[in-house]
Amino acid sequence: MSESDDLRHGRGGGSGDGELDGEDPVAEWEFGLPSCDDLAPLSQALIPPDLASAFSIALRPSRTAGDVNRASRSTLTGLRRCGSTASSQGFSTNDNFKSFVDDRQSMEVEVEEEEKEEEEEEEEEEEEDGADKSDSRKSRRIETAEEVDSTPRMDDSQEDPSEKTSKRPRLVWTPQLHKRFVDVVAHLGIKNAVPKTIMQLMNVEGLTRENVASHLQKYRVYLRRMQGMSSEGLSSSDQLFTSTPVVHSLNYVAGSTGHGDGQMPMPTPVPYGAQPPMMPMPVYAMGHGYGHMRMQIGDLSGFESNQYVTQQRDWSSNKYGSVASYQQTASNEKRF
DNA sequence: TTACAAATAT
DNA sequence: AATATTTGTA
Repeated sequence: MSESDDLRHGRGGGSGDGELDGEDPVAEWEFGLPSCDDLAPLSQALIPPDLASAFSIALRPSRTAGDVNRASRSTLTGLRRCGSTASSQGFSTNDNFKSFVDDRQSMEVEVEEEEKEEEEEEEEEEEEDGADKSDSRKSRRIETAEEVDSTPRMDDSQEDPSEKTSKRPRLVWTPQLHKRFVDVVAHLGIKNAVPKTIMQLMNVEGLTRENVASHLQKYRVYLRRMQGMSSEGLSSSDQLFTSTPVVHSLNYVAGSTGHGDGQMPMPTPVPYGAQPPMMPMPVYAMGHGYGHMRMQIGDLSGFESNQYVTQQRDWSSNKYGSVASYQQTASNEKRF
């Protein structure tokens, strides 16, 4: 079956030769539209500074025309290939998810290079001093096999005899990606947190439903563990008297060198069902033990109202080995 | 037939 | 361990 025949467009336009019959429809379209001078400058803030401050709204610095152009360009290139995905598929899901949807930014997916050779040994820590080649890694991003074919790089990787046989590289769930995942899952009730929906809301190019399903499975296992953990050793009656409402908001404090024998795979819990007051989700780091390569994803700073987000990690300049401790959430329990 | 979740497989 | 793929259901 065809998993995705979509996402396949010829070229992004450009050479639109001869189809028109000497007409000039463009002029017609433009008739009546406001001229550039009639429009408010894009750099102008929509909310007066004083009003903004009164409501504690963080005002982003106004953009310059250059910024706008750049953003516009990147948007277009992003849309060029996946002309659909979440953006054009109206969500029937009733939610006030606008902050997610409209604050999205093109995020690309990181991928593992290859698995040609299995390496058995794991490197503990490798520090590379001297010149940093932070982002010169050999990872590639998956571009829906389309970008790929437009740039035939069938070097040594693997032949794609029919270009259709190309298998996607393994997806790497970077902290950024995971954060997005958790944010989405948290904002959907558990009822709605199903692969497809999650995938759509994450709006990450190239991310498949299978990718999400797999991650979700793991994530659920993780949540289940956490739940069990809090009640372990206590009889049900004991739990009734537990002073701390054994909620499953979690604090994650990673031991640095010690490699906590226990496992703390996904330190990014977040109980479901954020309610109105909607506290910020403590969405954070991954406790991976990668001795591998990794890098950043396109930007992605605030998925939701940045306002609450007090901590933000600068992963690009972070050492992978050490994990920091993170805050917790104060939100309510899950709601069914 | 699709999408999900769980079970396997790599 | 982390992802992918298969399998069984709804």
